[in-house]
Amino acid sequence: MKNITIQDIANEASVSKATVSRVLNNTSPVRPDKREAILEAIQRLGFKPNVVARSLAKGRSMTIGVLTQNIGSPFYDTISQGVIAGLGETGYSPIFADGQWQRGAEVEAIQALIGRRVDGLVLIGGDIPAEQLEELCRDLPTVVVARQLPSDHHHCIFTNNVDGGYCATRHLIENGHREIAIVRGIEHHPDAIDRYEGYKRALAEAGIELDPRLVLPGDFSAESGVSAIDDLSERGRTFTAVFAANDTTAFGVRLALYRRGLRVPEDVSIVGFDDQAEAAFMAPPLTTVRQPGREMGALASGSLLELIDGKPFESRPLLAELIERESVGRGPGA
Amino acid sequence: MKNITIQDIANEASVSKATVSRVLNNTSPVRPDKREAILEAIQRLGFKPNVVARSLAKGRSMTIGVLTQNIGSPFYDTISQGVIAGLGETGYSPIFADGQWQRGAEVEAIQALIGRRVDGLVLIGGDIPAEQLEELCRDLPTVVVARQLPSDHHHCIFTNNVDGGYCATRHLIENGHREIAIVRGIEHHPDAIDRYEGYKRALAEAGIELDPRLVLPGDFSAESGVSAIDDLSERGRTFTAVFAANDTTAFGVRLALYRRGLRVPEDVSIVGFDDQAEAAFMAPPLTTVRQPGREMGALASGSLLELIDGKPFESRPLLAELIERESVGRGPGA
DNA sequence: TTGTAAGCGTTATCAC
DNA sequence: GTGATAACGCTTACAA
Repeated sequence: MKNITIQDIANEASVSKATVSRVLNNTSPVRPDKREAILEAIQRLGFKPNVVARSLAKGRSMTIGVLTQNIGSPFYDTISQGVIAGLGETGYSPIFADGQWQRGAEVEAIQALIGRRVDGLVLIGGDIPAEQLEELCRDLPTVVVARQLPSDHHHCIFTNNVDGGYCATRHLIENGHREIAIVRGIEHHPDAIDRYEGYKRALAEAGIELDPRLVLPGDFSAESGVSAIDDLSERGRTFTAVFAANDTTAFGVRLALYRRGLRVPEDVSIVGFDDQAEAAFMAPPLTTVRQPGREMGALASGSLLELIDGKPFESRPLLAELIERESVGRGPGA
Repeated sequence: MKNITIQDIANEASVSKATVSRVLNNTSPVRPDKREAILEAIQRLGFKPNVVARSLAKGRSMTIGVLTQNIGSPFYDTISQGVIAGLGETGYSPIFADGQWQRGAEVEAIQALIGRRVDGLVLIGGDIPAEQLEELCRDLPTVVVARQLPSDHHHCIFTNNVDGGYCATRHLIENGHREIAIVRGIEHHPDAIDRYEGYKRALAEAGIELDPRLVLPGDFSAESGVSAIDDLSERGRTFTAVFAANDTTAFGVRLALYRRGLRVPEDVSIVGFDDQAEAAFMAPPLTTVRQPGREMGALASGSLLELIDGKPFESRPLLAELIERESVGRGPGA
């Protein structure tokens, strides 16, 4: 059973290919009876236009390239979902390529996407320098999510991480905590750097001196949350609160505390970052800084389509907002 | 800057398009000096073959359609990741469409994928009846993941859920529990049905009578885990263990228990299903039945490529194995 | 309103 | 070995 083409329909309805194409795209009026005949033939033969051929002819593939960092981070997964959802019924389909948080792979992934003649690009996170990106994606509509690029010639959708880190830390301070540990994210990761910056800022503002013993390295994993608490405890540095680089790390922190018989929030308070789905069901529910991943993804694909249509990119800043739940209690200074 | 084509290269190297195509696909020998000239021109002009045109000409799009159920389930996300990873450097790219666990949307999604002339289909979960699937995907290589279809004409990759449910429950029984509650998944969902089946089987085998008051409805959400425990407690039915439909539900169960001051595992034991990333960091770490989502996804895309190459589908059954952690303790009968 | 025919960028089939 | 040239399935001037 070979695929039926526009020609078959044309034959069946005794018209030309061109006319069939016209009703398919209603690009110009067609006499009602012919239109009927064509529609009927399409129905009867179950004709589906070949998107590939159409792409070639129009020079638009109706396809969006999505660069992911395929590492099983719930936050990035949520963004991907938002991107897919945002494309919804638009006729565009997302095609994925994985950057694996490695520059080489990332460049290859982007090139593969471009080779497929995608009409636009959504870059989720990523690591390659702005100039290289610039060159790679020249004159291809591109939106970057969860990453802030210096030049505002790029179209970025992100939340303010320093602000988020600041809010998280200030919340702890306002609750009477002064010995606040932080478990950082991957050292060179911009988000990690920004959240740390916010932490320092809140501390400074409150006149609390930064104690290097309270800043622990991490990598956004739960394991790093565990190690951080273990290190802290073994070194005997006291602390009454922990700001974790993200929720995943917070879970690790919570587990380590549990292991040591420390109660949350009576003995130690925790605040996380992201508000991933599981955060609300930690025991106790995790107070965290919410990043609206799904919205970010949907906004990215939506903006991209507008960009493709020649509309300007509207940069609507997204809020990283503190969600107060139950993992923060009153500290000694309260 | 218009895209450069194979014709430009041909001109540049003073050969015909055909010859350029030959070196591109090394489909037949080409005189070394010409080959050099062509390669050089490609390099110099930065030529990238147009995948769309190639697809049209060859009748293969080098594209795999992936049907997802875009609902933010960590398990399904993991499968998607596995699919992407499994495609890796094969030259195939995955293109996604969302079924939203709704038949209508699912059919449309599959049709959209087919319209794009994908070379094969990976269906993650899904709800439409086998016969309809049959008809929809006729003579298009298809692999179904995380779903077991009756006809073995379909190629399915799944774990044995009744077995998993059985192991989970038996583990609880072996630890001396007899009052074992179950929080079920979505009522008509095959996985939910199977896990429940396993539960009943283990109970029967141990000569424990099924108490309807201990089987609670659920929908795979954490909320349903909370409600289940709340219901159970309010109705005053005693229980010493809970088998949750999946880990997400288990988290809800754990939270509800925490709220009521019940300790895990001293007062109540829990076992989940899936082994999603967060399970190992619940406090205490969750004993659960592991489904290897990433492997399943990778296996799916791998098998699909073999199918496309005309090789037969090898059905390797995947194990749902019990991962013992710390959420199960000795029950009264131990 | 409709048909003819020329692309779109490759691959594939022929001859030479 | 290599170059014309006809597909591939559709869109889109350009005529009619």
